Amino acid sequence: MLAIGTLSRKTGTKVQTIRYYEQIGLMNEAGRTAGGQRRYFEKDLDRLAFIRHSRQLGFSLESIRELLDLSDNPAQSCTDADSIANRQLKQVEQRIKRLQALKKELKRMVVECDGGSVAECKVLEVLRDHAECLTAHDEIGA
Amino acid sequence: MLAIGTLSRKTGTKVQTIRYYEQIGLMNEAGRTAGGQRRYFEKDLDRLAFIRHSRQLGFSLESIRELLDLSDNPAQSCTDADSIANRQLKQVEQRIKRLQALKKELKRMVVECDGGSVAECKVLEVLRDHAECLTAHDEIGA
DNA sequence: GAGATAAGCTACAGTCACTTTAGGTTGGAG
DNA sequence: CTCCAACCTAAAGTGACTGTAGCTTATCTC
Repeated sequence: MLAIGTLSRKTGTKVQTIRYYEQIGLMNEAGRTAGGQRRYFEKDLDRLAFIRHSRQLGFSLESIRELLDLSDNPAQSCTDADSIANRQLKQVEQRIKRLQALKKELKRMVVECDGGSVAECKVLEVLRDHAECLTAHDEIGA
Repeated sequence: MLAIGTLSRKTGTKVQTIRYYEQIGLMNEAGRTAGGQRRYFEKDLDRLAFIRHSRQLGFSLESIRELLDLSDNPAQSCTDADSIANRQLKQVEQRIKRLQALKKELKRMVVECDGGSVAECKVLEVLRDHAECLTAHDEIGA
């Protein structure tokens, strides 16, 4: 039986985050000691590791919920898991594209700044005047 | 004198977002009509455009606040603006790197999935077992 | 001038994925 | 038996908005 702090250490997840996952039903409700402290099995550790790894790959908690559901029914077809991963891949590729456009623009701003006064600062000038953009960016880049 | 909806249309910002910017002190408090509706000058439009463009380049509202302060004092040196932009550039480059690692991993997952049953699904397998990762990813990718 | 209605207003709740804070309780080691 | 690190709950805070409810105003047409 593992205490919550052990799960925390083994998965690099904050204790509060684990409790949060339980709260939103992503982790099963843990068993409790007489004193009310949570105790976990190895399978809970595995589940948490799955969640964290998926988060690190950028999956939303909702997607992870779907993946966990799939994972709990090993007999069915893998198509759904594949399409969730594909969706995620597309998203990541989109983000990379957007960020690369941003990078280009930021680089130009920085390079063109000659360290003079704010009045003739290229950085601020570019920000002031969208028309100066080399690239179209319409969505906020995260 | 421009109504809030005009600013909204001209900058592609939701009306609520403009009011939110006022609330957090990023936009100046607008003048009001007798009936209490906001009315703006051209300079407010410029300021909003600056904010939106900066957001599109991924700057946080806090960074934008700094940039606006700089912009309001044209005499001083441009070094600060430059360093804010540089900081932003570094962040963007970091994110791109992380996302490219994620992309690689997701791609591998998807490619290796042969559409069989969940039991032997590569996608789920990779998620389950972090040790299978080709790449180290430690921070959650946004 | 009356009526319609698009656009405006405030105030507050909701989103996502947590993190932080406050204040109290438990488990295990010495 | 005492100590204190680790646990507990509940609620609020974060960033950057977005959405909703229920009302008021500006403007246009007749």
